[in-house]
Amino acid sequence: MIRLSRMADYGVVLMTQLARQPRDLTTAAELAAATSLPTPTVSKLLKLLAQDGLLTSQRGIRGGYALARPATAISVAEIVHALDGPIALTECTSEQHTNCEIEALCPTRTNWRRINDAIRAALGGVTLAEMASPFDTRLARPVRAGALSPLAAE
Amino acid sequence: MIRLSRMADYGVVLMTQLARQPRDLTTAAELAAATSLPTPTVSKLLKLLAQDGLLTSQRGIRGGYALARPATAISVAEIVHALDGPIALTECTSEQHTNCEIEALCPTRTNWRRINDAIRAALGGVTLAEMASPFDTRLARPVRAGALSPLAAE
DNA sequence: CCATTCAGCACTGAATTGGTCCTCTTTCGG
DNA sequence: CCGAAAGAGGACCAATTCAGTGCTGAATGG
Repeated sequence: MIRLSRMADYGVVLMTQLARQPRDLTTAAELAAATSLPTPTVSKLLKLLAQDGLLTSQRGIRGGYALARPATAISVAEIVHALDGPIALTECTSEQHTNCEIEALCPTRTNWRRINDAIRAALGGVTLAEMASPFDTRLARPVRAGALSPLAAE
Repeated sequence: MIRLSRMADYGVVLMTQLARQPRDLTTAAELAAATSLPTPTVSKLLKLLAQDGLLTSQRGIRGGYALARPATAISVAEIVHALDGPIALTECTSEQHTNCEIEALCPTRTNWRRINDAIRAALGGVTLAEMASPFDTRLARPVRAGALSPLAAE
């Protein structure tokens, strides 16, 4: 189903929560409570997000997490990337493996790359601020995929 | 990594192969040989694709599979849909479950839907014929995601 | 100096997925 | 009319991956 991993999904929820209540610092426990997500998992996710520079962390008794940048400057793609690694639909699209066994019959790669890029663009074009807004503030700027035929992709 | 399931990947490879050598009928065994994919798996995939109306099948001693439609009239989205089910990035986006526990804090849904649609469009806009062409025939009509900011989505 | 909170592991349990196998039905050729 | 070749449709097994948990250690502030 082209599913996003649950981790990435949770990550967006957590980030969204932080964007909506921009206190100085929020602890992992508070976020877990606010989102009804298990605390250890939340902790793990926040750590990863902090490692990737999307959050800043403060240790110690008055510690917690905060967005490293304004919500308008963080894209959904970055969150997904931090938690799920590079966005690559197929093996082929992730660089470095040129050793695709059936590469000979796979001139398809170029085309996969293009699809891949479209998806990256779709994810990269949505900011955290937009995700956090109660209802979409972007009616005037819909996310669509260029001049593509509107094929039924249900 | 937002991975496509391997099944869907294989499916595109198989369909591409069929599109490239449009004989009347090709057996599962022949396709398996041509793609270096395990025969039982190929068989299974072809069955699924046939069920979804993307392939026609002919039983019996002179049987085999063939594209149900011209390659220009089959989109990658359809292949993915046949093998992986509906394209839905998150639980929320797949219709029917309105019972998302944390729905209250999830006005995010509208935005997910939009991202989702962009991805569907990206997949729906590429035809099998285009995937099968040795090198891309569509330089003049690149698949891009609208006027989105070209955020680094590596 | 102690409580709190993040950092960084390693580990485990389980769900999904990928893959195989077996049996039945259809079709054609001898 | 019979047998071989193909697909149809299951059931089933194996294994990778993923989600989740639990330690221990380090920082911070009162």
